[in-house]
Amino acid sequence: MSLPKAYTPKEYEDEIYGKWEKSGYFNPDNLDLPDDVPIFTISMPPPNATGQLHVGHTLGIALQDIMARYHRMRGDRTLWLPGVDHAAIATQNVVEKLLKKEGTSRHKIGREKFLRRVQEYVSQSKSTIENQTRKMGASCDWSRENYTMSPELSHAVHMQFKKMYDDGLIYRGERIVNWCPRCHSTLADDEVEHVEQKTKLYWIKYGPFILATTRPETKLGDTAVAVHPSDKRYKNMVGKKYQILGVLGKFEITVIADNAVDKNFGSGAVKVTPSHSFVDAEMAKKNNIPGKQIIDEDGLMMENCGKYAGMKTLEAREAIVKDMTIMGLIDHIDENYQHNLSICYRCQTPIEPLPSWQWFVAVDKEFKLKNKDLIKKFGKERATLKEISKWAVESGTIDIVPERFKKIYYQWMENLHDWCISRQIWFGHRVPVWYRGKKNDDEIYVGLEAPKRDGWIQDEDTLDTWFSSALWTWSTLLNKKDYQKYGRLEEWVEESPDLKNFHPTSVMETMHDIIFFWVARMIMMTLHAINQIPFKTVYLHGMVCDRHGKKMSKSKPETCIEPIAVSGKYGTDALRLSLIIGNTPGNPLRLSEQKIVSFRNFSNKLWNIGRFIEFNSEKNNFKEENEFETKTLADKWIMSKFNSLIAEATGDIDNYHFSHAGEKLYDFAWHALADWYIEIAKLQNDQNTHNLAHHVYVNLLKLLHPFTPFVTEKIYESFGAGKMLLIENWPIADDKKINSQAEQDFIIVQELIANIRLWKKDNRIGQNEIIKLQIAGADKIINSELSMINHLAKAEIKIISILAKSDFEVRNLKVSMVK
RNA sequence: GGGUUCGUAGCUCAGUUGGUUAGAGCGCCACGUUGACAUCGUGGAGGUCAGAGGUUCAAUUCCUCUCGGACCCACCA
Repeated sequence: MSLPKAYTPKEYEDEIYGKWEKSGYFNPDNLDLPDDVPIFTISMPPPNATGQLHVGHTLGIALQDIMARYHRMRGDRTLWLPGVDHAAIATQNVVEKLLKKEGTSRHKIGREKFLRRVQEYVSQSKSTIENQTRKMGASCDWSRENYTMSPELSHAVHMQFKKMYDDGLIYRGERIVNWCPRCHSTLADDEVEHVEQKTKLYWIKYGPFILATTRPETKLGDTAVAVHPSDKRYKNMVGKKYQILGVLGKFEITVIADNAVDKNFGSGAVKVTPSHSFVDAEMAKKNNIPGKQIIDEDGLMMENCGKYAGMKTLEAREAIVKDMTIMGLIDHIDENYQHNLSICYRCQTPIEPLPSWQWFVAVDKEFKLKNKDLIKKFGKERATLKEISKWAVESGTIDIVPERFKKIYYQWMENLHDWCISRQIWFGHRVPVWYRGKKNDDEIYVGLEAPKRDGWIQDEDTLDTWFSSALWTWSTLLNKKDYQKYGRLEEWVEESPDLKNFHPTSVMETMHDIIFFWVARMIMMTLHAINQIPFKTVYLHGMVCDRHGKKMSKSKPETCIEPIAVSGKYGTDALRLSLIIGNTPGNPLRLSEQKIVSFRNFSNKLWNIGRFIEFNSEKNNFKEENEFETKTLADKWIMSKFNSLIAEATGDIDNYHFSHAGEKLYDFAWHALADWYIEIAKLQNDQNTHNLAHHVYVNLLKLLHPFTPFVTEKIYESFGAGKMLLIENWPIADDKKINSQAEQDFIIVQELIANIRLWKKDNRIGQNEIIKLQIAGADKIINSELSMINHLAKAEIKIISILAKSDFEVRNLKVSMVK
């Protein structure tokens, strides 16, 4: 089979992927490996079930696929485990939008029907993202695919909830929570984003005080005024109660002293609304001040707000300011006050802090470790989630690449508060808790299934989507068969061979923006659940930006790279290379179509080197190692360069320097093999040279395969290899072939040729015009390479010992040229 | 307020423990199509390595500051 003139990826990629998948080699069980080979595991960060694959996914897939293919070729027992995330809020939002278009809503159709609708939607879009993942060349083991909402994983989620509850690490409590009135749910602290905003700062007359606030409407919920303990202005007032005139008449506040107050801001006195502010709630709690809730879960003013009841908070603010102005309660207003507004990371709606009953994970409460190795390394039998998670990284048990994210991780861990895990949305893992009687009753049952007796009602809430994702590395490896029979996690773990074989996973590769949402939570939860770290190394990639360095957005199609479209146009290999080369961990990458085009050109170059090799190799007689000798300087040079390349590329991949490895391979293929050795092969033009070229090229294909899997596999196939490149052996560098003398000598020849070409150009001599050349010195090298120089520089060479005119130097050579 | 990171050729970026003449890709300019490839080849132009100071025999590289971008955490009403 011979290769057509140009590489047309679109024609081959699906077919190649089909062959890989059909071979079963993505599954390490089918590779018949010796028992003692190293294990390499990557858990794929599950994309959202509703999502379309974007170029950020492609980068992740490319990086993970490089590692997976490399380790597979090294002969490691390699498992790359794929899956999909149910993405609770995100998915529910999408389906709610669909319902809205149809003129209905989740409340109209009810919980059961809504969830069925979500399920239908997910099963459809799930296969979309799976197929897009295939399109990107992911060599993951689809036979082990998981879904965070599968019955098995749900069972694991419930089990872990119960385990944490039994250990006292999960509790229910009334707290101020971040509430998104649009999502109608709580949010975790890190699901809240802050945006700078200009707003009005109202200076209001407040009994004996004048104080500044951005939210006058919360005055209806005030129960205190706080001042700094050392503030002399208010010293005598602390502890006293005052009657304050408000828009609904007089109300009482207590003056409290708290260090959280800044003496220098405003008047140094701050009104305290414990039910609608985190800071205020904390101050109130310390001083035993009650709260008064005035805003409900829809973001509306509550019944206790008199004529403002039912208004949205912003409406109420306007109305109240208007009334206060009439009453003479406004001192003055600063128009352009800059502050940070808290918004929902999903829908950008301003969040409303509210008091609410929720489930929390206690991060500062000790639990008992069971794993003896872990206890030994950690040094204690008891740990809090915070302590042990911090230790895992500090001790080097888990490594983070790039290093600087360790600091970010520590900082986050140190400031961590209890994690609110209950959500008021419908799609997700239902909290496995049942109540008898009213919800707030003392009688609570936490278990894997509903209690048998009557009268129990399940908690309405679902779990934060990251709760299930936090279990991902190990819940996906649990034994799926008869999972329901397991009542205890230890038992289930014990009977799960995959978990024993493949966990802890080797590398977690993901984008740095979810280090807290996901990476940190996996570390915490896995250390508690199974007393293991979830992974040994975390590799964090940065955001893929457009060519202006801005976040890509579908609303800007001119700079937004759509991976599926681009893959069809230039090939997946080109797209992957453009994401890998020039990229460093943790840093943003600017991607443009132009860059992808240049790597499409490289795919084609590689292809055409293949065509040349194919024409000239021993026809239909492919052997793993064609026989050849390393005879000429060029032979020695290319073998030396190539064996260095093997060593360097291998080292780079081992050290997560994927860009370096890719660049070196690109450079070797184009500027060593194609530009020089192939050209020389045309001159030497004997079977030995062609066999040597064949050898170098075939092994280069192996090195390139993790980076550009499709084109390399296709060429390899057409070369008539019986085996897929996918499972070929990774080349090993032969130090004996590394020959620095040959490399130095060859550089002299290269420079000589380049200088002759330049001289011809400077003297307006046609490139194909033959010139006469006299060279003095270094006879040994030159003599043996005469024919090469003659052809590549179009010259007739004489070696002499006297210098003529038009001189220049190449190292220690003296050269003169005449037309 | 605390912290991180970047500033190298027109553009995107390398530069591996400080050491000759600072590199690549793309773009640009000139020339070149005899069967691997025009998705190509050959050659070229282009940088006071953001600025200032310091350490050193030697600084793009280490330290300090300034200017200019990006980001994270915390959050002041």
